[in-house]
Amino acid sequence: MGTVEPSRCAEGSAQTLTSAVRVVPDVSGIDKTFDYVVPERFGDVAVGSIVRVELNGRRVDAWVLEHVDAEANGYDLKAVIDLLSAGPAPEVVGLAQWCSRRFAGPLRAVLSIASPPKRVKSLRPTPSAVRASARGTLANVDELVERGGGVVVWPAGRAVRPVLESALVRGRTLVVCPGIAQARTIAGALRREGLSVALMPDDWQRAAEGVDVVVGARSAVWAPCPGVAAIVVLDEHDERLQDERSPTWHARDVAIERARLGGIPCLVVSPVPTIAAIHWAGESRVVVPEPAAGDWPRIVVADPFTSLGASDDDAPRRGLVTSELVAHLRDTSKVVACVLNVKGRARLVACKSCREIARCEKCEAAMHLGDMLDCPSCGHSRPVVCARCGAGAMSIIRRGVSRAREELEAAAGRSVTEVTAETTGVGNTASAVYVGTEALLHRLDSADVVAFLDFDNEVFAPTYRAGEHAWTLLVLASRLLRGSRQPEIILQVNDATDPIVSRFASPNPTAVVEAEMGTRRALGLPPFVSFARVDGDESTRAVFDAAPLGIDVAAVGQGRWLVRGADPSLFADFCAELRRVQARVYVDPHRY
DNA sequence: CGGACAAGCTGA
DNA sequence: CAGCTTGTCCGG
Repeated sequence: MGTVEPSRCAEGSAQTLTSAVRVVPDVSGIDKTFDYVVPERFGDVAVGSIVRVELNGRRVDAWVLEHVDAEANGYDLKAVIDLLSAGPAPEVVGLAQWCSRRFAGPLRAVLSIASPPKRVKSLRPTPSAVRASARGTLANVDELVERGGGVVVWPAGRAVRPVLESALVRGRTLVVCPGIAQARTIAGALRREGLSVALMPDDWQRAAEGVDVVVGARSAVWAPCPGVAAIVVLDEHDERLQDERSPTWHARDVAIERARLGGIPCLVVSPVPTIAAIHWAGESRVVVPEPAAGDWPRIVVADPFTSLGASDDDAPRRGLVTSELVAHLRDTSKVVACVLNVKGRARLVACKSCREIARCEKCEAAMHLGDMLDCPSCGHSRPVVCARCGAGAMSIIRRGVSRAREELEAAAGRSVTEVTAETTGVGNTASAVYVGTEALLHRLDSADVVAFLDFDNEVFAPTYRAGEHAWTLLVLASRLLRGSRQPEIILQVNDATDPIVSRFASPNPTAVVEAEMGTRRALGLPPFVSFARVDGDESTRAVFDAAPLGIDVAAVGQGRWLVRGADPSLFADFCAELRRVQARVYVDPHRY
């Protein structure tokens, strides 16, 4: 036998003598861990707890990541000053570490989202109530849950409650919604059924102590939920499930990973699931219910070459108001919502006589037309005069919402209200005509007709998720139309016979997915490769110059790059390297 | 992040 | 060479 080391001979005393923790400070800019000894008076400090420590002469909050052996690492450690609050459970801390790597952002930011909004001194665990029924009302969704979860293609017009039931019968359920309003509605409904519900983020402590259902917007995916038995993500197509700041985590991906780590089922629900979700689930784990009347409103694809649109110049071009739309505009009993994703009045104008595009003489950007010609990028303005021939008349090549309002008013013979993201207080009481950007779909309470004035612009927008986004607009529109007796969606397009566009006329998400999957695979786009936008400087450029094989880089403008990689692990390592030189990394960004 | 400290620039 | 700015490093 060798010599017995004194510090390790008795388990109990060894622990009390050397108790230390590794923490990550709540200080932006520091993405490192530090070790501190834990004074005996604090007892066992749980992983995830929030403590007070001294760092470089400052007192800062920090999260406990793990317990370490203070003597083994030979440092002269400072002591933890105070134990402030309970924090994310150990498994959520692990999930946060996964997220920080997967989405290439600071761990601190993720732990902050996963922490209680107010300090929580102590927790009184509540046992989970056993529910009598072991089955939900939907056999195929029950079966999906049995197999670890998957995607439920649930029509926009149907109540989602029966889908939730298949998760609820399992036990404690975590429900993630895109918006807090939706979460509040679900929380209220479930409470009326007698279930105990924690609405995040306010009910953090109740969630940690144990309730039947924890529900909230995207950050709820980080909620405490001891013994969680199932996770449900609702309206998975909605972009609000993703954080725009780094790390650009997506609640669907975090939910899937949390369920995987916990060995529990995850249900991803949407009328129009994303390619990413279906790719995760695989063909065999996608449930599509029998179609029923009322799942979708009537959808009409209208071709503006047959339009009655009034044109104020002699150049042949597409009208803005199709005959299909004009009939509704003139029917004063109807609320008509017109969507055009271009703000301002005229976003692209050309000289009427020489056809020269109006550009800023300082920065070359295409100018907008108002009372003057205004440059959107440098703010320069000049009178409405062609820089080449001096003519004073411009024709509008791309109309914005303000211009559309004028044309719609002329066609409708009644007043048209303009709504943008900045507009406040939309009444929506009387029958009326509205025009606005996508924000209009969020502002109005109800409508009889939703018309997309330039649907091509949505479908063929230059981002790889444009197709998916167009589907989400249809979902928003159909929910706006729910109260109408004759709901109708009009899609104004350049070419109604285009097969890509005509798919939108009869929503069948799985058919669309097949085509889109093929495209993404062929072009090397997510989810088949990892993808990120990177903002950085010269030192970032140096990292790119030394990029390993399997990492594909494209420079897009000053200090901005796009990076792709087929191997997720290699990709994550490379992103971590970029972050070491202060680059901002946006993984799977919604916009880029 | 924010403090410490080193290296560069300026003015008499 | 004091007095100031700018940059880089580091924290347990």
